[in-house]
Amino acid sequence: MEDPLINMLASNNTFGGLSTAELQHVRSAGTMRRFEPGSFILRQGEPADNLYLMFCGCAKLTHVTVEGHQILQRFVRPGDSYGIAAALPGCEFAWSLQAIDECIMLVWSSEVLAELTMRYTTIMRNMLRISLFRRREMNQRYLALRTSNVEQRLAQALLQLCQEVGTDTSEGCIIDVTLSRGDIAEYAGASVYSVSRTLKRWERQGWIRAQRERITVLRRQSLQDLLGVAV
Amino acid sequence: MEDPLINMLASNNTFGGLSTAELQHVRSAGTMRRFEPGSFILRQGEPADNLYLMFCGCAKLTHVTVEGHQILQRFVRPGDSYGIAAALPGCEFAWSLQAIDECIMLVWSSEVLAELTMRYTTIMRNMLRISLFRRREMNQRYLALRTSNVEQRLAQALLQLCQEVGTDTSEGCIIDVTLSRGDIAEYAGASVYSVSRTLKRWERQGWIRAQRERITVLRRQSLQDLLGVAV
DNA sequence: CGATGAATTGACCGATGTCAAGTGGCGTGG
DNA sequence: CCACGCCACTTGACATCGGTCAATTCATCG
Repeated sequence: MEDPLINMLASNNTFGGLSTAELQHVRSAGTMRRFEPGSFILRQGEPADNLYLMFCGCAKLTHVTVEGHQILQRFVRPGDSYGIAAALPGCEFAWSLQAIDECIMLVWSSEVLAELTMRYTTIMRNMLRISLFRRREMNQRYLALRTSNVEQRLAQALLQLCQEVGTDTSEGCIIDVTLSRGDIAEYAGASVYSVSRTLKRWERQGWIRAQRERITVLRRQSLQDLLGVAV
Repeated sequence: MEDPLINMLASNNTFGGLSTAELQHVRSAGTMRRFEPGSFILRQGEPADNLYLMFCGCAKLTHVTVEGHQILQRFVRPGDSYGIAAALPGCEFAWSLQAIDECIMLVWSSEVLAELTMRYTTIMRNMLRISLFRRREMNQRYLALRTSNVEQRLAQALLQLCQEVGTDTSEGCIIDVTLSRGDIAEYAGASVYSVSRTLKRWERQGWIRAQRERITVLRRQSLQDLLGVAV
């Protein structure tokens, strides 16, 4: 099985569990689309009419509140999908997806998706699993906001970023995405100023290197320790 | 169609959309169970091996964090169901469900549920819808914690409680469940003391009546106004 | 080399949690 | 039936985290 897309679908959490023949059908039912860096692939509030699978590139999933707060939810990277809501009629996207670099995505319209889910019930099951997982993730974030302080939330945020978009080197883990302090603040649930102060302190301790819009985590363990034994 | 259970299933968000014959099958596949007031119907961390539908009674859905914080998520009342995770193998319950009064519930084991979802794909679709809805709800709570103050969150909490478990009278809306200040605090994301102070202030203003473990909202509109125009 | 926007830093303050000391209502047992 | 004690609740004093504002420094790009 040489086709990288089929491989990707096979290991994708939405389409995992289907046979190769079925995956080929799924693949042919979707269309490839390309998005410019910085462009919005989809915006919150729009009707959820497509399911998207990232083939290559990286995008960020954000939400803007009525007060103007921007919340960075997570990154969508090769193999990740977004748009489960498209499987249900009448849904809207709750988040916006913005391309960071150039993105190539495989896209299924909700009509096509309806056929696919009808034919392959595994897809529906997978989607339910994903949704439950995300709910717990969201719940974790809520709890973190209630029970942890800024320092802990920031440590957790950096560790998550390492996992999601990090590149390990001999020195440490480079968070390989341009992220302003403001972005990080939104991600961790804090103000720019608190983030700046905390990062600076960690840098003085040699735990991280903090550059302009780029961070390298040198000592993951030290950050891990901040979270407390129970996490 | 006189059977109250079938009626309940028909309007339930998990089984809605099935034909009467199908509902009868669904119903006969489940078993009725009774739970004592105060007893735990299920506990967080247990394998999710059952789906529960409340027939009569009321239960509360809570989560205890590693730090010992208790989070009140919501109430489960007649017609509500809990345990979507039982439709997927290997899941655990993330919340505990505790009976407030005596509860009569219709219960389906995960094996039976697997058959039902296989046969009636609508159920799977419904579950996905529910899960997405809950996710957004969770997201709303997260945002409230980040952008609103204690007073606003408390107002929102009371209004939600009115909707969920309130009984309207000529005076106002009685929140018809014994809820300590501590419970309310956990629900709104605040300390007991802040809750006590705020409630007392509202009582002096004549917006509510605050008794021991019982609250009556006299002026919903005043609370509503606190939330700001944008909500 | 200047302009621009990111990042830092210090001073300040306010919302809210914590602690400690009451107060009051309700149930129980003598 | 009364008194005691328990527990929910209240209230005041206080501490503090972390947000806001303002001023400054720094890096990057044209």
